[in-house]
Amino acid sequence: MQESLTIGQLAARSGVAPSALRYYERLGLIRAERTGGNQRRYARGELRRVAFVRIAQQVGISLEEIRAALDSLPASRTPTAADWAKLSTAWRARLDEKIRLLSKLRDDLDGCIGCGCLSLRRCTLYNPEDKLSGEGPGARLMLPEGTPD
Amino acid sequence: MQESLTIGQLAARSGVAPSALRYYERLGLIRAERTGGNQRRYARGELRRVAFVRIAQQVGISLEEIRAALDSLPASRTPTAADWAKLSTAWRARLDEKIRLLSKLRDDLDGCIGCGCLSLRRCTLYNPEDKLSGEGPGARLMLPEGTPD
DNA sequence: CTGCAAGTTGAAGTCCACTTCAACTCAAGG
DNA sequence: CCTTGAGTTGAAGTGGACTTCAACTTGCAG
Repeated sequence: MQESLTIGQLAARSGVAPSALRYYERLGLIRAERTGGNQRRYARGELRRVAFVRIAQQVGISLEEIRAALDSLPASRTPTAADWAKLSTAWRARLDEKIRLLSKLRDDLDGCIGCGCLSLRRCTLYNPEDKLSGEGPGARLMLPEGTPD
Repeated sequence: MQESLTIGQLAARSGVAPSALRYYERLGLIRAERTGGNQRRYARGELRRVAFVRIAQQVGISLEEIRAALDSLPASRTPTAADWAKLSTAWRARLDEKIRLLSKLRDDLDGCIGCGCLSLRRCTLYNPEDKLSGEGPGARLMLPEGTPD
């Protein structure tokens, strides 16, 4: 069994184009050794990083944020369980928030709205306790206090 | 109480910049009446559409896909509960899939990986039953069958 | 040893989701 | 009326995430 992968192999296994992998490397998301002839060789652990990047990206997290998260992993050695756990703790809140938002969108669509409750004022989507604050520059309450619907 | 909103008012209430609202209109995501002097006036229902757009967008759904979904709502009348419910049904699967992906990312981070199980081969993230197929051009299994980790 | 698929680089191009700009008009209070 | 803040347009600019291209080099099967 090989212990390192060419860019083509990593691309095939991760489902990410070689050009994207080179781009990720420029951004510092993944790393590669070089052969004598200057070709990239990836340690098997990079597969895990690529998977992490793609999944995080698919749910709307920017590459810059992902990079910041991955930077918490040690560069000098293969990350241990404890390293990944630390990253996990840091991301727990934001993942929980995204999951909450998604579940709400889904449930409101076929629950609140689907059930005939058309006054969004009373729906969870607009409820003050569910403020969208924090995420992004434009995020604020959809309906200010005291606004009728 | 006013029954229509200016672009500035809709912007303030939705947390979306006026320039973005005009852009959304060009893409057919929202609609506006015009005053005699050619200014936009939004029906209150547009607030709901803007909220829908922003939430869907925040979880990684493109404006084009959102437009397609909103197109299933009637243009000629204010959408009823049944209209929104239909949209809901159409999106149920994709929302469920996103939620599953997110939950997995979170749980794997502080469960599987956090527990010391470093062989991702055995982790849900890489498990064949969880193929990433369908979503996007590059999506395929992270590790092909028979690949050791 | 050779042929050719696969790899390398930097620069330029593309698509999306907006924002900014310039030049102009509208709406409403004093 | 007149001023001023809010709104209008089309065109151009921005930033993120890549892809494509051209010109060149490597690595391995035959």
